Amino acid sequence: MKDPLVSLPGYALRRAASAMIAELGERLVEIGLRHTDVSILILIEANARITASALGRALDIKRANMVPLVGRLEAGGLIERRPIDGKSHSLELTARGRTRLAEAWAIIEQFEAELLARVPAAHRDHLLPALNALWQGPPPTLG
Amino acid sequence: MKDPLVSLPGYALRRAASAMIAELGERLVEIGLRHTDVSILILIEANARITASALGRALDIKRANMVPLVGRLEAGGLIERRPIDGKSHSLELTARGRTRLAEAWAIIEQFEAELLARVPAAHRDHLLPALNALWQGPPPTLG
DNA sequence: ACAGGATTGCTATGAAGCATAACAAACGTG
DNA sequence: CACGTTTGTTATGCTTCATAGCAATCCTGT
Repeated sequence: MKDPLVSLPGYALRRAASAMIAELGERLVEIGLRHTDVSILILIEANARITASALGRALDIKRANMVPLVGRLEAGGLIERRPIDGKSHSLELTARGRTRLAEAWAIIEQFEAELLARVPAAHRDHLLPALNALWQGPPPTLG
Repeated sequence: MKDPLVSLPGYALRRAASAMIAELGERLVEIGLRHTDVSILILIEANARITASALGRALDIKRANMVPLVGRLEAGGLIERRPIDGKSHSLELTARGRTRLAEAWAIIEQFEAELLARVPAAHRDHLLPALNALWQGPPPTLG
């Protein structure tokens, strides 16, 4: 079948991402987490006393949508919420959360290694900087 | 804020893809299409008399989910269904569909060019082959 | 020719991600 | 201390994607 789509970087980006997310999801389901959960746990570990709102900003997830995500992690005993002041809560990993995150890291590192291994060596080192330029780069109006 | 995520290719892939899809969506909404619609129209144009099931296989969209997609394109007068045999239908662009697709192509080409322009020149040519290797590459069990 | 398995198109349904609007409570600043 | 902002939250809807099941039709091997 003729497929003009494969020469479009945008289409390749979408297919690669959705295939990757699906496969990562399969692996993470074995420790009862979703990829979004893991990104939240990682950011909490790296930033003690962060709030849900700040997490949402970093992950590009709306405040409203953080509620069920944080709620589920708390219900699972992986994180804890402590009041910072009368309004905000700080999120911190519990001992259980730290253990679970270590398991997640093992899966993630294995997964990322396999991901890179699929890319021909000649292109491999260009992938991360190219991808980061796509979403972290200067706003389109500057170009 | 410390962000260990940005050094993970998988995370960068996800963020880049979702930012890209959102932006493309904004542009396509002006001609009343979604990115999935466009990919369907493109494949129909390139493959006369293709069926919805075959389209689904090419685009990695389940048969069941093709129904509303094809239905909406047909309702909008962009494609036509003709019975091939008692079971299958061939999809073809209408004149209106061809016109709309031409508009879509103009948007897509502009968009893809801007996408690539955001990637530093040193990495630019590596992006498409690297991405295609990620999802078209050999099955993981072979490695 | 025909039986069995595969394919097609479809309905129904649920999970997940993401968006908006609205709200009360609390914060921070001029 | 009043006003604009921020936080956490509820409610809601849309889109994407997955599964299960079904009837009709097809293709293939015998």
